[in-house]
Amino acid sequence: MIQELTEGYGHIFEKALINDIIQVGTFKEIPAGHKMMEIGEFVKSMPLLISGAIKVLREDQDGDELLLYYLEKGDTCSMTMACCMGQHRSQIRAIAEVDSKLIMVPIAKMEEWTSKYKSWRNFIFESYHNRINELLSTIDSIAFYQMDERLIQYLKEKARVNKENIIKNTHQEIAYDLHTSRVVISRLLKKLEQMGKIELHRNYLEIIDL
Amino acid sequence: MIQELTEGYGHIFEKALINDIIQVGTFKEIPAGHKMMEIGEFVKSMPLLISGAIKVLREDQDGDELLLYYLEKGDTCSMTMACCMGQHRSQIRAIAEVDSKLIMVPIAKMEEWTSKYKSWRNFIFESYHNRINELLSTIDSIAFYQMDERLIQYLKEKARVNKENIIKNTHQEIAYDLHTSRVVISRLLKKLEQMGKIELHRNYLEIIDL
DNA sequence: AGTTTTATGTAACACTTGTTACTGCGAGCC
DNA sequence: GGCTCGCAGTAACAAGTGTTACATAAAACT
Repeated sequence: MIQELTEGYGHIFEKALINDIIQVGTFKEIPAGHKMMEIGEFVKSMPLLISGAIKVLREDQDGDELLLYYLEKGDTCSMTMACCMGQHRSQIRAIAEVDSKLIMVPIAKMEEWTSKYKSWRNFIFESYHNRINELLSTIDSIAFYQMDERLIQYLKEKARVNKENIIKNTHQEIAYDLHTSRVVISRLLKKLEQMGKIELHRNYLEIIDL
Repeated sequence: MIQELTEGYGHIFEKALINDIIQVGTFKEIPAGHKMMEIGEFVKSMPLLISGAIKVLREDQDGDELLLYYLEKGDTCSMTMACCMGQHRSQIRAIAEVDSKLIMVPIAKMEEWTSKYKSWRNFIFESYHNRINELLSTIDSIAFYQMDERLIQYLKEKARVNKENIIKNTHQEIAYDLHTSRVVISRLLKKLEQMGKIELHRNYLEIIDL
């Protein structure tokens, strides 16, 4: 754990803080697809992401989903912080997008470190800031762009996060993330294929030049 | 200033912190319609809202707007914090919705108080939390609801913030906030009027029963 | 009062997206 | 092989929203 922690966070956290984290943190490996947090749950600990990616989703009353953003190496879940501090419930769902490694830190330490370590404070503030900016991007995407553009953005982002140009999802799964219907996605993907930007296959697609 | 500060924040801030704020803060009265922050600007101080309401907007490349949320009594601008700490530029525009009173605190103190006062830390975290939840509500609204529902939500929220059932805006202004066209708003408002939920007039409308 | 400006009402139409229905294809299973 | 099941392709249509155009009415101005 020491090595992974130092590698990912050594340049931003003070030595003493790193030691504290090692004392109380627990290392975890999460398989792709594993649900890490559900809407309405209370949270007891906070994740520091070492590698992999976590998909963060919002859901409406009917159970329809919408992808908000991905958490990656060096990120933490701001929702967790906000929830724990104020005894609120999670407003989001989190699912491992790929196999991921992370360190779980008990919430109790949060408050302590916030007063003790400047680097921790900065990390938390940066984290909030990043999450807010990602939510703003999500809003831009929904409010200002149409589905064809949103789909392209989605595929690019997904390829970036997964570090490969093959998107292993059915049209239905993509439709869930973008909160639209399978037919709409099939239609738009077909157009992209005809433009030579992607290649379609069963259960996956390949990005050629988006 | 002391009285206003104590009234609005006395129950959450420690005595010593209140005193610190009085030392370095400056009291300001902002007239309705005044632009308080522009996209791309750097920010030097942070507002503590005493009374009134601030409208927070997002803008796309074409200059099209979208209302994100309102800041009210007891709120602060999380963007400000995030921006100042990390030397980022504002991602949003802020305009006084009504005449408002606030205390401006120099950013330099932020960092200091965060380590010094637990109540300040909690305030900042609560503030981030609230803002994130408001962004999530905005996303819900855009992603999961159609324009007729969004319009109703908008009118209700506006009435609440303005503390009156008369909305003093043209259809065009409402259309800007919801990022749609004037014709669409006129159409939907007319329907609401026919349902007896509102009464339409030139330059304003009255909410009867939404 | 007459003119101009601005806000609103409304119709007609286009475009995007969502829905339904049906097709065929491919993979896995018996 | 024959069967089932899930995935993708496609057409036809419905609904919602955006656009253009024009008419009318209220307010503002001269």
